[in-house]
Amino acid sequence: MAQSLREQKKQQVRESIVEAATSLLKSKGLDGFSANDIALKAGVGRATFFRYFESKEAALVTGFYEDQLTAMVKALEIAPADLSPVDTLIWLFKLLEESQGPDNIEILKQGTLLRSFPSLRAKAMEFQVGYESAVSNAIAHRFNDLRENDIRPGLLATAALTVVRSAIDQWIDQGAEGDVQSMVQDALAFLKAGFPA
Amino acid sequence: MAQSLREQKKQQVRESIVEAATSLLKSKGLDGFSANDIALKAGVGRATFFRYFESKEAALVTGFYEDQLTAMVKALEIAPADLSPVDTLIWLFKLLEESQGPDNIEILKQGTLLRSFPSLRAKAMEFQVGYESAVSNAIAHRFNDLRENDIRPGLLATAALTVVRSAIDQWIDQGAEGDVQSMVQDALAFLKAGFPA
DNA sequence: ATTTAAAGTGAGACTGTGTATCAATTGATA
DNA sequence: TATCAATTGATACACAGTCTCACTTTAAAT
Repeated sequence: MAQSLREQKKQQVRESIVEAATSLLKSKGLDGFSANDIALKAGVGRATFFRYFESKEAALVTGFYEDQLTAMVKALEIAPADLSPVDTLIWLFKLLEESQGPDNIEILKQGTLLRSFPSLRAKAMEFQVGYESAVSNAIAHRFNDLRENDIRPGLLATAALTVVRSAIDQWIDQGAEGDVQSMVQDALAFLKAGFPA
Repeated sequence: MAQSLREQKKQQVRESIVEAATSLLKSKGLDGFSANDIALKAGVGRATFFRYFESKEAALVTGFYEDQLTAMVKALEIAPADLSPVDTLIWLFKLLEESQGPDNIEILKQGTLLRSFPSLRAKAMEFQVGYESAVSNAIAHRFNDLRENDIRPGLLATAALTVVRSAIDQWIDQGAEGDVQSMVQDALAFLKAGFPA
């Protein structure tokens, strides 16, 4: 068997918690329910909820980003070998955007939510760290003359992810009109060009 | 009078709270004291503490960054007019680094602290938003053909601040050896060059 | 100077958070 | 089946953050 029965059950509990949390978010709004309510709806004890997630926010943000992180990692594994570091990231985001089609609704919902609630945004930032190291590792070997403690991969990873996030933020600020995907691509091209005047 | 008596007192209370908080941080460590303890040490009621800061973390991070933000804003006001957007930021960080001398101890202490405690890091991120808009506004007019909802100033501001932070982070990760200031300058030069391979 | 309105404070109550303990249950192993 | 380790729910506890209310202090106006 791929997983022990014990692991399966843990996975089930975890998923039911995330499911209950996102469901309550939609029906009640972020301030309309407590960690207690999530546990109740998921059919577990309150203590058990906190064994899986350290907070209500953690459960929600996990529901948002867990899949996206694994998708990103998988995509990076199949990136063409001859691309430069920057071009690898441009390629990456083009792929990720295409894979989710032209319905920007999900991005909008998530972005708006993160924008409205600082506590969620703070939690999301912790995921950002995971993204950064994943991206950094995936592009490091693409640099010439890579040294022991080379900071370049980390710098580029942070900058690119931040620029993408900023582009989406500004898109939302401007009323979510127009094409996000091209805005993101323009932003990355702007980065590649060294932010010229 | 510059400030009403009422404003003076509020300022005093605020400062005494920040002072008590940072003092307790040094003597007890972040987990060694509560918001209650801060209020007690500052000589105010618990409720009053929460009227000034929403959390223990907020009081601490404010103590760290409030001055730095005003310093940055002031520096940006006297930036040479003929510099390009990117060069303005390079100029800015050179100035800020010089102004605090070669003792990188403060940077190290702050960075290490933020690194150790996610709750502090999350709070610090909220300040980042303030930095970003300040920088963005200060460099916007330096772009050619600036349009209505131009996202370029925001993109560059975010990217530059993030890159600087990442450089300092990696400097700490590597044991805080070597020259931070030149690492930061190299990082910004790397950004200006478009993150080449 | 006295009065009046506004602003700020401290105390206490209340809900929710996150941690620790412990007995009971369930899965893994022999 | 018997045993051991892992997981769970219940309970207790300290702290966080919000709210109300009575009280004090400041600002302003006669």
